[in-house]
Amino acid sequence: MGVTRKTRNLELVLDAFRNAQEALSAQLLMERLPADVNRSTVYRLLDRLEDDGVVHSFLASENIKFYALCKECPPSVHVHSHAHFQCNSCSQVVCLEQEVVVPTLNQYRVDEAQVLLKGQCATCMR
Amino acid sequence: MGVTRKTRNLELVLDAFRNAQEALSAQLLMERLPADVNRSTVYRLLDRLEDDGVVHSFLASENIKFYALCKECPPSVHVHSHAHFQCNSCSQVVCLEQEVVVPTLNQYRVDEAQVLLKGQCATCMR
DNA sequence: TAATTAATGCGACTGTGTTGCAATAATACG
DNA sequence: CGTATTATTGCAACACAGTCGCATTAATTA
Ligand SMILES: [Mn+2]
Ligand SMILES: [Mn+2]
Ligand SMILES: [Zn+2]
Ligand SMILES: [Zn+2]
Repeated sequence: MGVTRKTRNLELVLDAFRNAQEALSAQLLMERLPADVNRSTVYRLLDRLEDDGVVHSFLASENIKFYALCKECPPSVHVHSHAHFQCNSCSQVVCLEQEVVVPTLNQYRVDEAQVLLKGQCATCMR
Repeated sequence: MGVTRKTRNLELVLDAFRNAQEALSAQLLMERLPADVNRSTVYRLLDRLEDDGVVHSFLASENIKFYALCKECPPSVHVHSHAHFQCNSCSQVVCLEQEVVVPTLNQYRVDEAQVLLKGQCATCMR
């Protein structure tokens, strides 16, 4: 079940995402919130927001889950077929425009393709 | 640093991978080893084998790291540009033949593409 | 304003993986 | 072979991300 009440914590989390250009891990998110926001609450808010399709999540390096606002998907269907990029130097993660073409396989029915591109971002390149 | 000595644990781990059709997480691997093989030892062996390019690793669902024998890459270069498939029902993970084409991006230099396809395997489909 | 119940804070817990250190055992070398 | 060297192991303690039960707080509803 998703979010039903407008609370301070909810607003803080949403603001953090709105002010962020990149995707945020729970850790990064907490660094951008007042220190007194409870850790469990943050995780629960992320879960609820994901349930509601307000944010989507995906895995990046070091087994870390990242979250970002959903911008393009219609609230009804909710498709996340875009790729993500993570910089090997600064670890920053961003959503890409690039839609991923889900390939067809012989032995399997493929429903989803998770693509993480890794390399170097513009800032770290020079 | 990689493996330099031929030990019982090393043989057990290698056998487990050789007998497995799928990729194995540390957890799955340990289930296939005698119960007395130490957990730390397993993780250390996986690290060493990966250093040596005997196995490669990648992340699947639930933030779980999977390992599989390297079959195709020449020991010198060592490229892992193939995709992986994970079944949403039985969670089994396999390496695919499918080479991944690393796309070009404007703002980033892409060095690597990690592709995890998710869906349903043949067994779970019927 | 009072009742309902979603959201929160807290502490304990789980699971995956890591690390320091002393003991063990594989290998090299005479 | 016997010994020295040191990679590997076992253990226990730790780190870290995330989860959960439960009592309390507070947003919403009526
Ligand atoms: Mn995204
Ligand atoms: Mn593979
Ligand atoms: Zn960077
Ligand atoms: Zn399956």
